[in-house]
Amino acid sequence: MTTVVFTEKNKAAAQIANILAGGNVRCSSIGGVAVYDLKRNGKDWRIMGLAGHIMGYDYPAEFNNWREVDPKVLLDTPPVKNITRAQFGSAIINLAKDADELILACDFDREGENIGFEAKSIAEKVSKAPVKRARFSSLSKNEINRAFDNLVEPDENMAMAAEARQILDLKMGAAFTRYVTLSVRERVRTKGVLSIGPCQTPTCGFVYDRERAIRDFKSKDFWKIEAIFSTHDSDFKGQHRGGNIAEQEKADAIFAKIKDCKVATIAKKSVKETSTAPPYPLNTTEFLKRASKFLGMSPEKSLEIAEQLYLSGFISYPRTETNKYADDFEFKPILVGFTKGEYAEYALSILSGDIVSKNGKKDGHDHPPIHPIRYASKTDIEKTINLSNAWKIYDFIARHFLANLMPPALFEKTRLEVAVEDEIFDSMGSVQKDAGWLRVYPFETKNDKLLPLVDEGQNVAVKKITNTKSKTSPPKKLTEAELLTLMDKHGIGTKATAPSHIATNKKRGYFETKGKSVSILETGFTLMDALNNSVPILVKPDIRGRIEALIQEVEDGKKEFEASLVEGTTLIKEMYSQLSSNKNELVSQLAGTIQDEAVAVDKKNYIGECSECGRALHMITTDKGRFVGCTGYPQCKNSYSLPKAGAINILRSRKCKKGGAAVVKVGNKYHWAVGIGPCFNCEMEKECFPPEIVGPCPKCDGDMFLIDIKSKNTRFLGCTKRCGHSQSLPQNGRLTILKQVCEKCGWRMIRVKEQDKDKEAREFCANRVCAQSSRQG
DNA sequence: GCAAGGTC
Repeated sequence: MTTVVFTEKNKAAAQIANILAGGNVRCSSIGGVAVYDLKRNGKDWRIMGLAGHIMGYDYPAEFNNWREVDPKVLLDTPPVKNITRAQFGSAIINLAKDADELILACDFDREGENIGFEAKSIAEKVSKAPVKRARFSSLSKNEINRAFDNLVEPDENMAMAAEARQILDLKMGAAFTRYVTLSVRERVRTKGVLSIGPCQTPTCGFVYDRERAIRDFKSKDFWKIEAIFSTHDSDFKGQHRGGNIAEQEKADAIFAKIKDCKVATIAKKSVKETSTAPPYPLNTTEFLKRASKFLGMSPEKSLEIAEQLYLSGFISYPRTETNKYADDFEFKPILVGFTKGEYAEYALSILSGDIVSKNGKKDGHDHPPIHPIRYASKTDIEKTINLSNAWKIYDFIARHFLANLMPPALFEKTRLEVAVEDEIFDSMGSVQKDAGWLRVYPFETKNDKLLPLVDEGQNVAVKKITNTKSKTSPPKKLTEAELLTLMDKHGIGTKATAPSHIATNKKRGYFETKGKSVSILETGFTLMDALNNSVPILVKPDIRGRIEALIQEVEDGKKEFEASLVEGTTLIKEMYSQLSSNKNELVSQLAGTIQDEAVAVDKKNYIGECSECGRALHMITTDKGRFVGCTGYPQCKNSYSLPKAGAINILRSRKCKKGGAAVVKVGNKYHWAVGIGPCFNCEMEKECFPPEIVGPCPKCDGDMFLIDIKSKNTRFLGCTKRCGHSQSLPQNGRLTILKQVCEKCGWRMIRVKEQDKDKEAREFCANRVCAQSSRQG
């Protein structure tokens, strides 16, 4: 007879097995699932890792037809739970048969408890063995031994709380998504799904709120009085204490009083040393925020790379809430590894004193903060991980780890109060005295702002005083980092799922990210607007909060599981009836937008007619690249490749004389015929793109035309008959050949506009000989 | 084809 242990994931199973056995572990496989065998206290133990949830809720098959089942029916239909990872189910049965004790050892949180209960429910089909729970807050040796020496009862309330969340999330998501999607399809032909969910919708709501603030913004005028003071060694700026002055009369009055003053006095000077502490250790949310802010990477991508770095043993587990190191955390072995390569000087300086971490206050009792496990060079990372930016992420994590252990950065901040008569101006200066942790952290640099050396009571010259009118500016677009902060603050999603909610919204076409900022798309804006008018609670974080509060009561034993389902369902039904009573407005708003967007996208990507079936060809862009495909897919599989790099511009007025489907311009570089290839490889290039003739060749019966070799940064006029005659052209500025011809020689006129904004564009005859003679004459 | 939560 054996003790059987279930952990949340394979990695944890392996580690726990090692700790419990003291090293003597045998690994085998049951239907592809790893099992670790060992002896503990003279008994056989078998430890198996699950893969997170291995069961999931869904509606029975007869409710799967969207057209036949009224979405409203889903609200009164209980979803059923199935095994979604069959091989894990079989392995559990296989182990449980011979067990005389079962131990659940998943992560110590609500979902972990629930995952344990999934294994328990499967095991209990074949086993009557008692089920215990090992509760540990880290995978350290002491903690694991303590947990397994002090087994407790599984917490059914905790597991059922997660169960209620799953059911309510699915009910709401499925009913609302089907209802909105089907309602819109009554009016407009679209294959797209308009999804709604308790996390994705409030996430989009944050972006919508910001967009509303931007669209509703009314700019106001204000006036700002600034002065430039000057001492014998340098000038410095000051701003009037009144700041941004809303009333023009007030600003004018102050300005009139002092505008002719030539001397000011340093009324007060204060110098303060300030320090900026290093950042806290990284938990998942902070990691994702900083990766977006510093590296411009999407949370989804960052987490994917972190996962790979973790699996390859470069960094610790990337999904953690904790931003403080445990008291017995061993920094030294890691730091010693970092004493080579580009981090050496920082690691050595940390090792030369006491190692002190600047800890945060969050402790999820799960995993340590994200930190490098071992030193790696750029080549090490690139050899192991086939994802671009993997090095950037590793380097950032390594630098953050080191920065956290380094001393604060010290600054000297100087504040001057400068009196012009009795009006006070403020000047601030800041000088970095000791870079501290900033040395290893190039992502946050602070520039010095220097003030000249002056003393209190000293006079300085007033060089200039200005009174300028400005306008208040609208709020900026939300950045992805700010969005993550809002989600975290309002409990939308978890450390592991926040990126996926952002990705869902992008996939649905609700918003997009441009660089670091998030922009709402019309479909997203209209959907949020319509929901905001009918079921406002959906667009706000409140909906998640309401469900969370319900299930927390289940976890605390204050509410029965069934009662929470009834209450939750009632809440969802209320929202559903609000939504359906506003169906007409909702559909007209959405249908219009979707039609507009579909037409716009179609037009933008239209390439031409398909030679196989006559339908439209269009350009398709995916994560993997871009190509031209037929809108008749999958019936018609006609497709063509496109060049991988360079912006594509479809040239609608051009026709390929060799029969290519269309001609596109690739960047500013060359032309490409769809289905044929680059035009510069084609013998008919001259026919499709006839040279721009500017005039007859003075040496033969050919014509002079523009030759522009962008790669060599040179341009000149050459002869179509290649007689060897050429003429030079100005090399700088944008050159356009005009329609007009020169009155004197009949050659075409050209215009040259130089980059310098102050310079006017020049127009002259393309014929250098003619242009020169006219300038002399 | 719907959600969100784990993890590979």
